[in-house]
Order: sequence, then structure tokens, then C-alpha cells
Amino acid sequence: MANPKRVLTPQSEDFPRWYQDVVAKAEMAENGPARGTMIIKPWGYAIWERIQAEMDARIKATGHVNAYFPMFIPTSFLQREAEHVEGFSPELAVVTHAGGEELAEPLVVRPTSETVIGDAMSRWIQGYRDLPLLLNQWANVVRWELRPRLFLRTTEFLWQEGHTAHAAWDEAQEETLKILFQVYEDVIRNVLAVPVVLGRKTDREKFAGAEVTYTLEGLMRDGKALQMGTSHNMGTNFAKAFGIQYTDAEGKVQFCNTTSWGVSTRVVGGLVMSHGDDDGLRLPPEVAPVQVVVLAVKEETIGDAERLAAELNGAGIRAKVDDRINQSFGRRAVEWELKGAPVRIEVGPRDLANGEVTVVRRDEDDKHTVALDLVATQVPELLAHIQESLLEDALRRRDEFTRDVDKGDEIDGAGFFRIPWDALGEDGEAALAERGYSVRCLVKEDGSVPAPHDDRNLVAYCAKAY
RNA sequence: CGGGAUGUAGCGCAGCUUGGUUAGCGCGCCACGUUCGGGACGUGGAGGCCCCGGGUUCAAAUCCCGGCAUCCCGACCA
Repeated sequence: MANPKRVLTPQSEDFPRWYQDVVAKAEMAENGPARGTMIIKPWGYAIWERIQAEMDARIKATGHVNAYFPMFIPTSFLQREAEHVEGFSPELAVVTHAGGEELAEPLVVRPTSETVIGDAMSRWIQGYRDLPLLLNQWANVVRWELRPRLFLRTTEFLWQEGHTAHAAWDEAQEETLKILFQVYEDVIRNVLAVPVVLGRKTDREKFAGAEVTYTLEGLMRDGKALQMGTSHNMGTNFAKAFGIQYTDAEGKVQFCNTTSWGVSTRVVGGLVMSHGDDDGLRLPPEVAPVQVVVLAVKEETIGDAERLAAELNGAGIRAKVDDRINQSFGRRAVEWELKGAPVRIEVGPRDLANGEVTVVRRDEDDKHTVALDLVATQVPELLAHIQESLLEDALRRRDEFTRDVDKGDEIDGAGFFRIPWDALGEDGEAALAERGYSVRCLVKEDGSVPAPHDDRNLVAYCAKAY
């Protein structure tokens, strides 16, 4: 590149240098926004909106409804669940003054909403006919982390948080896994084309206040793991703390079993780090805000470009015309490469004279001409092929970075290390933590997800993590 | 909170050691011209509380003292 730009954060060596310019900008000026907060530029937000749309559709398909709860939470709410308050205390932003006066009880800016929603649930739920209560919220939350990293760990971030209440423990467990597989794995793997290992968190790593936490762990191209989403079964822990009770069919008062689960803007970082190359982002077509950019090479070809884009839109493709002929062809071509549009179609006078256009793939070096009347039928196949090929690429990289070891002290370097959980154990886990490694998750020998308290024959995935 | 570094134009930086013209360079931005199917070139132009506050000096971006902020490596974490 003629004018490479410096990436301010994160500073990881392998992090794409173009990241900040294309996707986001973190402004941490002296008198500006709070440290570690980020400003997401429109293209980055468009990617997030695509993820939102895919996620939201699946969440609703499993019967949940969206709601919105307060951003400010009374401090006393957090204190009701002992583990929860202990887990989050260090990273809370607290409001002590409002309306020009000191508040009688400080308010916490939500780090997550189990407590406010739990409080609401305790009033909304009376009898078993009110169950299950399936809620989801799209919101921003604040966690005052010590070391923010662009997208991966920011002080304020956007996410989706689901909160449900059920009569029976089994139902809560079923819900926890349903979200893990039908919503999270489906979107992350099939839309974002990011391979993930699904497993159970160790007690050390589980959510503060949960009975069991399930996770989806991705591996970035620098060999560090990234937790892409979590789903928790709280059992009756929060129900007891917030008085979420119902009267069952026999007339007995029972505690509910609750769940919560979330995926944040962190996945945008994971997407970038999974598929980006030296020339910029490579977006899987399913998530790309613009799947096909139709680039009008000259002013006189704008009309044809627009007709082609309309035809593609008609075929259900997200196509956009780039008619900025006041900017050079090369500049525009490079810009779309940086942004990661999966397919670029160049419409120029020479192409049109031959009744064709030039079709360029972003994911690999391929540029060929296609007859104008075949474009609308060929492009959907091409997009599907690119989607598949990006996932295969990422899978291959992930597998190359995964090794089996027998002992904890053999764990050294980048990538995933698989080790029998019996051989490692909680002492081994603590020893690894000293060296900067963590157990990302536990899986069964056949790779499936273990039941909550089943500790037999598990394999621990260990890695350094973001 | 430990260890290391840095604050100079929108962005990236040089200048500081050894104080001294009007504080410079690249990118970006604006105008005109030539280009323009792979980040064009030429000419001209706009844009600076040199982080803040003190001090030393005839003179401070530069030296001294004190703040503040940010970044990197740890601890903590979606």
C-alpha cells in the first residue's frame, strides 16, 4: 500500500494494520469519551447490523420477544447475588451524583442486566401459566476493564442479552443449549464463517452467579482464543436472590430456573481477525452489508451499472453501485477491497462493447469476464462458494493451530492445546493461569458438549485468550 | 497497581542531545491543469496554545521542576 496507516489498538503484531481505518475508530481524547470506549464508523456498524439481523431473527424464531430495561441499576440489586457482585465489582462504573445532588444510593451503569431483569421478573411471574418467560434485549453495557482492546474488549459495548425464566431445571438447561446451538453456533459458523469450539466453562471461568456456563471459543490467526459468546444456566441462584417464584399446578410456591446468554460487538473483532488479510477485510457474503459492488468505470457506464445492480437486487443479492467517477478507478477498487465486499463487478466501456462485465473475487485472486445476461444467475453461486471457502480456510488454520498434549507443562506457544481434564485438573488450571494460559472450555472425548456436572473423560481446550 | 515508552497540523512523524531565521516532512484536504480499467502527476494554497502549569535565560518545542493524558508488557475480563 502506498500510504499504510498505523493501527492504534489493539497492538498485537498480527492484527491487520488497516483494521482501525476500515472498521472502527477509538477516540480517547483528553476531554473526549471515557477511556476504552469506541466510535464505530458506518461500515463497521453496518456489519454489526447484519449480525444483529441474523441473530435477532433466530432468537425470535425460538419464541423470544425483545424488551428494554434501565441502564442504571441500584447498587443494592447487584449485592443480592453474592458471586455476581463479587465478579463484577471491580469493573463497575458508578453514578454517585445526579440532578445536582448526591444520590442516597449510588447507581451502577449496567455491566449486564440479570439483576434489573430479575427484579422485573419477580413481579411479572406469578403462576406456572406465566412460564416460560423468554426475553431478549439489545443494549449497550459498561465494564471498566483495565486494558481495553478495540472491539475485543471495550469499556462500553453493544450486545444482545437474553434472559429467561422456566419452571423446571431441565427446561432451563434445554434453553441454554438451544441458544448455544440454534442461535449462536448457527450465526457464528454459518453467517460469520468463523469455526468455534463449543464447550462448558470450568468453575474458575464460569459466569459470576451461574450454575453452568457454555461457551463458543474461536481461534484468531495469531493463535489466541476469543470467547465469541456464552450461554448460562443459573439454576435457581438468581431466582432465590430476586424472589422469582411461581405457584405450580399443585398450588405450591416454587423458585424459577433462569438462564442468560449474550453475544457482543466483540464478534466483529473476531470476524476481522478470522478472515482479514494483508489487503484488508474479507467478508463472508452472508454477513457482508454489500455483497456485490457494481463499479461504474466511466460516467457513460453508470446507467448499465445501475441496471445490473437492480437486476442483482431482484435476485435477492445485496448489490450497490459505486458511481463515484470523480475518484480514480484504482482508489475505489482498493477501498472496496479494504472494506471486504466479497464480489466486485467492473462495468466499463470495453466490457460493455463485448456484452460482458468483469467479475472480481475478494477472497482470492480471480478476475474474469462474464456475459452480461449470465451475471444474475452466476453470482449467487459464486457467493455461496466464497462463503464455503472462507469457512474452510479458517477451519484449516484453526486445525493447524490445535495440538494434543498429555501434561500441562507441555502447553507452550500459540494455538489450542487439547489435554485430558483428568490430567490437568483445577490445580493444573491454576498453574496454567500463572503462565497466561486458561482453560477455554471442556468438551467430551467425542467433541460434544458435556452435561453440567458430568466430569468424566473430558478434554480441556487451553490457550492464551483475548 | 508494578515495568517500559510517548505527547509537535485531521493522521503518521522529524526537530530536542549542543536553546537562536518565519517550526519542518509524508499522507490527507482545497483550487487549477494534465491524467484516470488498479491507491496518478505538476503548480499553487489552507491548516500549529509544539499536552498543561511553573522556573532558568536576552531568547525555550528544545534545559529544570511539578502535573495531566495516552500507548505498550503484566494482573482483571464478553
